[in-house]
Amino acid sequence: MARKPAELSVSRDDILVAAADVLQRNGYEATTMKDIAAAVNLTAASLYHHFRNKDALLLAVLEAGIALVGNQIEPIAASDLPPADKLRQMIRAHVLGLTQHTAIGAAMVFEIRSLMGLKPLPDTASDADRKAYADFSTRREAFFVRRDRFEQLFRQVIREGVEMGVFRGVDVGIFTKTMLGAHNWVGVWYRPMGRLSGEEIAEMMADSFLRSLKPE
Amino acid sequence: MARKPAELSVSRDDILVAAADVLQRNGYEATTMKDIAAAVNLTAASLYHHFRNKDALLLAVLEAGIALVGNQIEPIAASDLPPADKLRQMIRAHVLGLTQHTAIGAAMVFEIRSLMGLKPLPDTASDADRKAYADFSTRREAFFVRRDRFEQLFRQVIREGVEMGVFRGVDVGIFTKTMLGAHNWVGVWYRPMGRLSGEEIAEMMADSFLRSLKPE
DNA sequence: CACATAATCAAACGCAGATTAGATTATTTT
DNA sequence: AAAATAATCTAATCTGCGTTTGATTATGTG
Repeated sequence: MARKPAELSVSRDDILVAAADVLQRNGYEATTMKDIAAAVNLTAASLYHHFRNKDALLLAVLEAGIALVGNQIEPIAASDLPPADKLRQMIRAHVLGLTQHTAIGAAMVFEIRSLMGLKPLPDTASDADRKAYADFSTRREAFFVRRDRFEQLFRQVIREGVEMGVFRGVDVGIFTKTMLGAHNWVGVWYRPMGRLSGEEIAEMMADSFLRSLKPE
Repeated sequence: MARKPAELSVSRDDILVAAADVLQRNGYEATTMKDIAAAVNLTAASLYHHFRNKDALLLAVLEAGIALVGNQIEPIAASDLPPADKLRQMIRAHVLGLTQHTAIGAAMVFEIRSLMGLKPLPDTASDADRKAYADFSTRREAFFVRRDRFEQLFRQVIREGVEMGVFRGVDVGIFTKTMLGAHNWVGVWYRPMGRLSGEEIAEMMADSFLRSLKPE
């Protein structure tokens, strides 16, 4: 019928949080706009006031995700700590972040593929549509770039440590992928009420990988 | 129009392989029966001669996946090798298997969630439908059981090694999840034509985790 | 050979989901 | 307080997909 009073109206951010949550359970394609809307007590139609379409909503969720982990890791990577300490802190921050925001973590793992298959826009597209499409493509690219940069940060510390001789001579690429795979998986199995806290888990994982890097 | 000559007709297995491939690229929900059919030069309707419905097809892909890795790992786990050797071989077999069958590996990682949300069958279901549904549920359960057993195998070796003092005192649950996360992720990034072979990657990963387990 | 069975296709059904249109009311700005 | 803008709803549109039906032809078997 009408608009709700201000304190009850939902923000873009409310929607993002709720959407991540629904996505975690059902996955992008199986999630309907109605599902997301219901999670914030709106109708599907109302979501289009906040996001251009379903893809834009997904992109926004993923942007929030990469910002979350990126903002944690980047300062550490930029510091002048010795490689071992730096890597330890990066691992802890990454894993801890994923345990604190499992929904977003899961989205980053499972839904990126949904962003990849970019459907071509139809010939009947209006100028406004074309502009929106170009915009979307740009932001999408930027997302992938930032994601690659994120991986580079880990790669970089490891390379440094190897070159300085404080880490053993691992294959940097493989070791990085191994670590990041283990991290990402945390978002899949971690449960907030489980036996161990996020801190404990992060600590153990950091410990495992640093031991693995110790020179003979 | 008609049936094709025998040598050109597709088998259930052909469909499974093709389906895993399409699934890897698009994910279950985004994959249409038409997509899968096209991959084996059939029409969507023809697939229903081989599989009751889309869910059954997914389940069949996942069953093939768990059989693939299970059949490799189980004999090793059942052998009486000392823990360190046993674990090394298990890791190598698992990782190597995933590099050799990336499509199935990816399905095991990404599509299991699609199996979880089991929609209730409508009240209008025929007896045949009900039987099929019960059948499906049973097989689905069996799949999950076998998958859990698979994880237990890794957990078991690690526990043994810790108890015997040949591994350091890690938290068995966390270490297992860490390892399996790293393994699963291989199916995401591995490319057959890449810099390193599956064997080399498997070897390096096994080495990393075994080093990490070395007692002080 | 005749009959059953296996494998395929074209066409159509039904439905669910993304998106749009248009109306209505709250809030903010001028 | 009038005008602009923001947030929401209901109702409709449109498209695509899973699935069913029924016909058609190949293959195997008695």
